[in-house]
Amino acid sequence: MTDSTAETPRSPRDDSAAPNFIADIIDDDLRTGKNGQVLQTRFPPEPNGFLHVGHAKAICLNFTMAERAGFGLCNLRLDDTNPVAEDDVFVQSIQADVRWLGFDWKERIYFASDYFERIYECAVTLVKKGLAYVDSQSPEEIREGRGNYYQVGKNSPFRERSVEENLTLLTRMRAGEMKEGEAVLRAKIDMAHQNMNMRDPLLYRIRHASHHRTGDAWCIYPMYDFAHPLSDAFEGVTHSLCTLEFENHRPLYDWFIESIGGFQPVPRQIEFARLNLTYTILSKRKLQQLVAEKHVNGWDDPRMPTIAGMRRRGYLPESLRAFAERIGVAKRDSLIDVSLLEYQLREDLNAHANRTMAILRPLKVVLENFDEGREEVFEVPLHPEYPERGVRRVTLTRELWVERDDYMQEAPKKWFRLAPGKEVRLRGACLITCQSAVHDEAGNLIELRCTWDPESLGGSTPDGRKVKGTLHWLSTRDAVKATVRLYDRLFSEEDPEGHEGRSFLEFVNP
RNA sequence: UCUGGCAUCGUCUAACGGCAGGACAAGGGACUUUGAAUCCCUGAAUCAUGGUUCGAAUCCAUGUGCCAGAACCA
Repeated sequence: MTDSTAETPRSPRDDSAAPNFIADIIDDDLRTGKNGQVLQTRFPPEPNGFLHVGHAKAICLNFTMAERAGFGLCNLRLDDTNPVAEDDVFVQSIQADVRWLGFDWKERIYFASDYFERIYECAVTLVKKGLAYVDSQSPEEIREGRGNYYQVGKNSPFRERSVEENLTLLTRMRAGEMKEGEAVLRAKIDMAHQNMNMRDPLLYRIRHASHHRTGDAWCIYPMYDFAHPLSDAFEGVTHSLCTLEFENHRPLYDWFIESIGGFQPVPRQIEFARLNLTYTILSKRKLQQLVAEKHVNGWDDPRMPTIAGMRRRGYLPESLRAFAERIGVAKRDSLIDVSLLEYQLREDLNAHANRTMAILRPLKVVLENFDEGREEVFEVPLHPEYPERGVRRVTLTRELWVERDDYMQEAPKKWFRLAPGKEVRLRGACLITCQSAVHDEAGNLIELRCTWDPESLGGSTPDGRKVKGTLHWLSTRDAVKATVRLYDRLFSEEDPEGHEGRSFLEFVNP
């Protein structure tokens, strides 16, 4: 049992950016002076849910890549272009989680919604260049017109509207004179392009919805494909890192930057493989479902793979950062074994956490030769490897709790814990020998009758005999009942080992 | 049937034409007042077939497999 509030023996930021293919690209650009003295990345989540450990990888990557040059920066940008999905509570949680991970965007927190006016101006520019048009087809007609993987699309009947007409219609769209679905603004690219993203993609759709930041100021909202490259360009982003599923969007990203023109530096999109973890759901949609259907107690439920959930569960930010560093960055789809994450956490926790003793499923032990009312106080180091951290005091009394799993009626050969006739060490206290077990009429184990060796104070063996088992224990007198809600919930409904309900109490000494 | 991307130990990842290395996991051992931690050891890989080369995981060709893509989501 551990207490993770102990101070850290490690520097909170001793991990440096490891080489990877993105670092290589950045280093090349730095060397050739492609963007001059500018190295700018950004972490751009949509505020429609809590961040999870997959986002942690992206956060670490963007911030550490920016650190490759002394002048590099990483912005936090909330990609809030879809008012119906987004909410301010997520804006808040995202900031808290990034900060908890140990990254600082300083004053550079931006919102795509702050760019709505500029993005709109870019749309007008495209219309004036004859590169965008208002399409009045229905959503179904647009979908059908797009064709499919094997069939080219066909031009919209509205594709050749005049610049003037498009400008008028776009103005009316913005003014709220049209219903949702009545019209969209599309880029005029190529309906026969092999890349479906290039078949006249949508730039704007009409949403008569209130936005969490802009309220009712707008009723048309830019699509991700349009807003994202522009937001990057506005912020001077040089390296726009995103996950593999946007690979097919890159030609469109570049098309917008080039068609609108005049941006310096020119942002470049680079894709990497998203994090997949064994036994772990990292799909925002599914996590959303767990929350919505109340299978969990909110986004920060300790069972959730969200950063907030992991924080509540006792994860350390440096463990997440070290993990991100350890798994590397590549373009191949991967499925990381969760044991790698757990290893990293154990490593950090082992160093951080002061020790205490706990009993999850108590079994009473009575020391027959230990007088009622007597007490022996022992000092046990808070951490076996860091004696300078000090000691805690534990008191031995006649009646104790030990872990139920630490006793077996019929012990196998290599069983070093309690069994009739077996001797074990109570950590930090003494040696005890199990004399007998007491059962009730139904045959349930009630308590253990043991004897202690007064010569073994502190758990030493004056005669040098070997005792292989060392057990956690608590005095029934001053054990503190500290039922952990998570544990309670995990085990109260399903009990694979058939234990009784009361056995799930947890006791921790002070 | 289309377009794009990716293939190295069980899992991640390194080697950038010159000894296939590391970590996790697994197995074995030592030590231990948490069956923890720590330490040592072992097994374990270049998708396939050709080609270029003194030399190929790396370059070329062909094939195979996997992932992504047809929201007015991001």
